[in-house]
Amino acid sequence: MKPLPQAFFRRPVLRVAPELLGCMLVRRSGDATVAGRIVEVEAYRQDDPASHTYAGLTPRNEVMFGPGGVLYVYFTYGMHFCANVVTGRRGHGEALLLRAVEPVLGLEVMSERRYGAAAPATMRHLRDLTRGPARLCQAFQLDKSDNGADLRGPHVFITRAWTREVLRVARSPRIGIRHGREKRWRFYVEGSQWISAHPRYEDWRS
DNA sequence: CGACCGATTGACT
DNA sequence: GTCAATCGGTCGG
Repeated sequence: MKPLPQAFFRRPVLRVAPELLGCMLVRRSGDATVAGRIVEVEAYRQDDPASHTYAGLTPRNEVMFGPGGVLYVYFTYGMHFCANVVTGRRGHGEALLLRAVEPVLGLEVMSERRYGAAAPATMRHLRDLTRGPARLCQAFQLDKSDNGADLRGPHVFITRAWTREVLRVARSPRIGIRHGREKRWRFYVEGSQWISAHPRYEDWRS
């Protein structure tokens, strides 16, 4: 499968968001390859108080202000990484937070990274492999060294969906933010068992 | 420099 | 449901 072209990402973030759902995130690190189908993203934009780019350019958010088609990875809560797909044109400061994928390839590698080699493969562990932005980063071994990584590969890339299935895209408020709750900029695959949020958000249909 | 806090998670009542 | 862990980014003095 060919990686999505740069032009796909270099469009307004709210246009890219629903189209990214169903696409495959592929990660090669060491001699392992893992992959998952993207089922939940959140949009962040410079004119948006919830965005890291709201207050302008800083060393941390520099990658978000560059052109789309790269990864923006940041460190938070003293222990977690979160990964974003940068969108739009240079200077716009926007990105899509990868909140959940459906694990497709390399589930044993993901499990070892998340729980260790000795951990039992319970249903709970399976469900939590990639459910949430920091869990996803751990399973895909994404960290600060991947900040700015080119999404055409080879370390990480995104391909079009592997199925012709028609997805229903739902929207809701974003999770875990203080400001901007009125915006429905969380996009997810309706009915997916792999999304991160609580049931109370399920009613925000698009 | 010191202080505050976070696009989260896991453990626990 | 509640709450602590843990530390880099950011900003004010």
